[in-house]
Formats: sequence, C-alpha cells, structure tokens
Amino acid sequence: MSKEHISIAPNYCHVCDTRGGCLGTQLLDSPEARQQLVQAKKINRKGDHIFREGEDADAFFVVRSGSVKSYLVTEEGDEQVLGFYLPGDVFGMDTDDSEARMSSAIALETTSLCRFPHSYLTETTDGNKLLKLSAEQMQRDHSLVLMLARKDADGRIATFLDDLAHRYQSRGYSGSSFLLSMSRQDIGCYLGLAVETVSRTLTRFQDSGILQVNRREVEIRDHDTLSELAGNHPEKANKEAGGLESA
Amino acid sequence: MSKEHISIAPNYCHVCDTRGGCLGTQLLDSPEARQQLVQAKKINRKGDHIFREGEDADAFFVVRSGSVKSYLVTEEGDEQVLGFYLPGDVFGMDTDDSEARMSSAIALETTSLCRFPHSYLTETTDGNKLLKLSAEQMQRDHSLVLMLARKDADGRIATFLDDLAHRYQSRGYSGSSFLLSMSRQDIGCYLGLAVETVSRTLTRFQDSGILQVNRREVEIRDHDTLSELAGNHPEKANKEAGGLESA
DNA sequence: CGATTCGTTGACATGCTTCAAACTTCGTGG
DNA sequence: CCACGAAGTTTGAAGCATGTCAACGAATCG
Repeated sequence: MSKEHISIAPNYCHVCDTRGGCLGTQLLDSPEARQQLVQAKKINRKGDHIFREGEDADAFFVVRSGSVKSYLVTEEGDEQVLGFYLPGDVFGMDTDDSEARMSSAIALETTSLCRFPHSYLTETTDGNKLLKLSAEQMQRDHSLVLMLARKDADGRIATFLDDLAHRYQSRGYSGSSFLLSMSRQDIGCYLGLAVETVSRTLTRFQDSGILQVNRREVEIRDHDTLSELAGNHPEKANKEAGGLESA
Repeated sequence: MSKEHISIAPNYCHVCDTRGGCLGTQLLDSPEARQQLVQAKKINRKGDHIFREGEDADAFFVVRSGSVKSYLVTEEGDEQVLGFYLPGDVFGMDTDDSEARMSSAIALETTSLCRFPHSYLTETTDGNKLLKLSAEQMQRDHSLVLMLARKDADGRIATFLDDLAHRYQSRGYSGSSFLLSMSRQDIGCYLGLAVETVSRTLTRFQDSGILQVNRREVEIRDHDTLSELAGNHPEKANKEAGGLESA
C-alpha cells in the first residue's frame, strides 16, 4: 500500500504552499534542504503512531495530507489531547532536555507527512525561525489554556468548530462543510468535556440552526452565531444559545 | 551543562546557579555574552510591567529574585494567568510571527531580572539550546492544560501548591513554608477557578490538617497527602479529602 | 450475522459559580 | 494618630452546568 517516493520537491510542497507558505519550508533556504525533506516523506495509516511520549526525538513533522492527533497520557491512563494538526501544520517540536518526546502523535486517518530532522535544522537554520515555529505552538497552547479556563461547554465546542472551519478554509477547503477526522471521545479529551456533553452540545447547536451534524459530517450554517458563541462571552453566549434554542 | 561558566559574573549568576544551572546562562558560551547579560540587569517594583502583549519583543528574561506573573487579557477584559515565574525561571519566549509579545508580564513584588536580547541569542546560540528553552515553556503549558482539563478544584489547588513547594525547595528555599506572592484572584485566574473556590479549598485543606494558611503565608504540613491530591486522581482524591475532612 | 465501537439521549447527583455580606488589611489624607 | 475608603479574603446560601450512570440505536468489522 505504500506509495513510492516521487522524485522532485515542488510537487511535495504544493499543498503546504497553498496556505501561504508551509512553515516547514520557510526553514529550508537551500534546494538541498528541500530534497532532504522530500526523501523523508512518510505515509501513515489510521491509528499509526508517528511517535510516542518518551521516544528519542530526532525530527519534527509537517502534515501534507490527512490529520494527526497529539496527546499525552496521565498516570491513570487517561488521555489528554493537546491538539489536532491539519495539512501545513507543524508538530513534534515539544521535546524535553534529553531530546525525548513530551507527547505522542497518532494519525487520525491515512496521512502523509514531511519529516524535518532536528540535527539538520539546528545546525543550519538561524534561531529566529526556530523561535517562530515554537511561537506558533505556544500560541496554540495559550488558546487551549484560555479555552479550558474561561469558556463553558458551548464556548469550547463553538471555538473548536470555528477554529477548524478557519483552518480548512485557509487551506483551500470548504470552511462550511467538512468531515471531522476525530471521534467525539477525542473532542471531549481535547476540550476537557465528557463525550456526552460534546454530543449534547452539537445536537443543541443543530436544533438552534447553527449547524447540521451527522456523525462525522459537519455543515456550518451560521458562522456569525458560531463565532459569537466562540468568543469569550460565557454569560452572553449562554443567553443567546438559550434564545436560539427556544426559537 | 558544565559548571565552569562562573568566571565573569559570579555575583549575578549566583542565585540562578543554586538551582543547578540557570537556563539562561546555558545559552551563553562566551564571557562577552555573560557580560552583556549582566549589564542588562534590571529592577522592577511591584506592579511594574516587564512587557505588555503586542509590544515589540527584543529580549526574554530570567528571574533573579522576586516573582513575575504572565497573563493575557480576553476581549472582555478578563485576565487569564499563564504562569508564575520564580528565580531562575525563563519567561518572555512567546512572541508571534512579527516578533510581538503574545502575553504580558508583571512583577508581583520587587523583582530583579536578567535580560537576554533575542538578536544576540539567535545569532550566536545554536538552535538546540533554543529548542530546549522553548521546550521548558511548552512543558509548563502542557501541565497547565492537563490541570485545567482533567482536575477538579482540589486537584488544581494541590498541584499548584505542590509545584510551588518543589520549585522553592529546588532553589534552596523552604519547600514547606513560604509566602505566596500572588493574590487569591491571581491563583483563581491561573487555575480557572473563582476566587471563592480558591479560598474555600484552602480553608478545607487547612481543616484537613494538610496545611496552615494565613493570608499569604502557607505552611505545608502533609506533603504526601498534598501530592496525592495533586495527582490525577479526581475521584480518589475527592474521597480522601473527604476522609481527612471528617477525621 | 453477531460482536464491537461509536454516538445519542435521559435521569440524576454534585461541584462549582454566582450573589451577598461581613471582616481584615492597607494606604491615604486629615 | 486616627478616620476613612478601597482592596483582598472569607463565609454562607442558592442555582445551574456539567459529570456520571445507564440504556439504546447505528455503523463498522470480521
């Protein structure tokens, strides 16, 4: 089933470039660098681990197609999802002092990745670019913290969908109609909510006319309201959802 | 890693070295670098901002003495605390693509800082060290996410105190008896809890004999139980707290 | 076609927030 | 030195959002 490596780089960077420049390629100024990247291309099938917490970290990755879930496991075996990565996204930067993975990553569907060796990058890339890459990850982490600390279930789900919509759209896909590659369980583990709450909230949003859901299929019908719910207006958001509900 | 970096600025690096090597100095291999660092020392008084979100970011900092709160402000003006930094901690790494601050930082008390110019570091320091610095910050962020997503109020407060205790201890201060430099409000904003919940939980811990609290003074009396409560055992932790409460 | 996983829905319990009020500490100015 | 107000902390009561438990339906897989 493994697709053979194809020869030239431009093809491989096409997808990522559509989002206005794959962060990864911005690190690679030379043609040789790109070629290295291409040779390291890799295909993962649904459920394959890209890496696991604790493993040696010698590279990070850029998603070419498909999607990836990053997570860690608590002492009890509970899972905490840290993020979902779509085409163009960089992941796998989080390594501890001894260059070990601080989280695990698994393919949510058949997924193609570009691999960036750490050694190569830290030697040839100037620090600024690395800092920016890290910054992107920190930005995401901060958003998640803010969501978990200050938003109620409605706000979290709305933010989650709104974010997905924007990311899909900026990548040339539809921002209104897409397929969720992650389960309700995954969403719950990401947002700090019980599966039941995720399900209920989606149903309620549907009843309010904000969106249409059928299993993994999502169609957003009212981006404005969704975006409003996503905003940090816990009280106001609540009231508006209630209003829509009864309408 | 090596301990031989004390030659030029022994006075200034002494405090940080007590924790087994200030992360900042690990970045600076040359004596000139250290001298630059030392010259950039800065004092902030309680309530002074070290930087604000959106400002140009040309440096990051290491706490020499005192403590710092990092936070961001939501659209409504609500505050979300991202972390507290104690002597030896690095902060101010989080900048966006255009080198602007992604968060604000304010001194919680009279505080002395070492300043590390970005420009200098990104030019002379190899990428690996930068990645490690970022990793430390990400590690903290992940812990916070995990706390917010999976722990109840008891677990959060316990984790918060346990963490502080460990950090103080590893810096040569008492890990059992210390002064909180942040208000209940700050703690609540950090842990995603209402001020009242913070206060109530502390009181309950005190009644359980786990600790002694008086305003900002904290004395931990039962590290083991505190640590157990801090673990990700929401249900179990609850029961045990209840048991102690009634005992 | 059973077995398993995933998603939905309902009923109930509860932990936390919110609202309200009292108290303490601290700063400021009279 | 005291008066006074502002800010921080604590405590109580009540309401509600979310978790938990339980059962069912739907899709997927071997």
